[in-house]
Amino acid sequence: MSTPLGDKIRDLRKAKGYTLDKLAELADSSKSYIWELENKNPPRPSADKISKIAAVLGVTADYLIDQTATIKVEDAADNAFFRKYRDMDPAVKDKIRRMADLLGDDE
Amino acid sequence: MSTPLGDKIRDLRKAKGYTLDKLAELADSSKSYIWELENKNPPRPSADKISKIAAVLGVTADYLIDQTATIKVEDAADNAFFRKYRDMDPAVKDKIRRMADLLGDDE
DNA sequence: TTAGAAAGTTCAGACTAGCGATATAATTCT
DNA sequence: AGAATTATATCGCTAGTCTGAACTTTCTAA
Repeated sequence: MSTPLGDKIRDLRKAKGYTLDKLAELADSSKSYIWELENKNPPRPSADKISKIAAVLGVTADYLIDQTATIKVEDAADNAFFRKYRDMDPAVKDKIRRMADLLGDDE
Repeated sequence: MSTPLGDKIRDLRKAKGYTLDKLAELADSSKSYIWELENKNPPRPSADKISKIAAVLGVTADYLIDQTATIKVEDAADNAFFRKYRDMDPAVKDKIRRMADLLGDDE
């Protein structure tokens, strides 16, 4: 049985190299419930759980919930990177930005 | 500065001139439950309900859910960088990401 | 002022979230 | 192969979701 929500969670989890146990721990959940989200179709998962899982996986809750959103692991990775980048030290950000300018010239 | 879920829903509902019944109808819910969300702070409302309510009220589910998120005035430079980065060649993105990992100062 | 409408409030009850425990199968190591 | 790790699957349980209907308060027009 394949569901949009379950597939997104599984794909993002694998992309980050997390086990069920690891994701459960990070998202303050349980292995059995994460598994059920991925493989069964719990009709009413709580906004809180979905939100925490989304945060750990670096996407928005809206993206996980939205039935019509397609899986874009690469975009998800980009967003995760951006979240990390945004919280960095301004000096470091500057360095990265300069490097991006150099590398992105021929684009 | 973040408003609890109930207050956000009530404020947005009133701002749109909706009654409990009207919002319930639009969000495929019941007025009694909308009322409980506004006044009783149920600990685990479903992602589905929150998502539908958010859509009707013109906000994201993440905004309704996230208790701690302050409305950040987004750094224009950061967003500009992200837009540029997002459209780059995957190999270049990889390079930048690796550098960011090296320079990352959180943890 | 007051009848009726409209809005808000309350609650019983069917159904479910989500956890821990447990058992077994697949995978991935030595 | 044997051991360790991970994934699959089910069960019982407490606490919570969410609705329909009934009830109460507030608004409004005559």
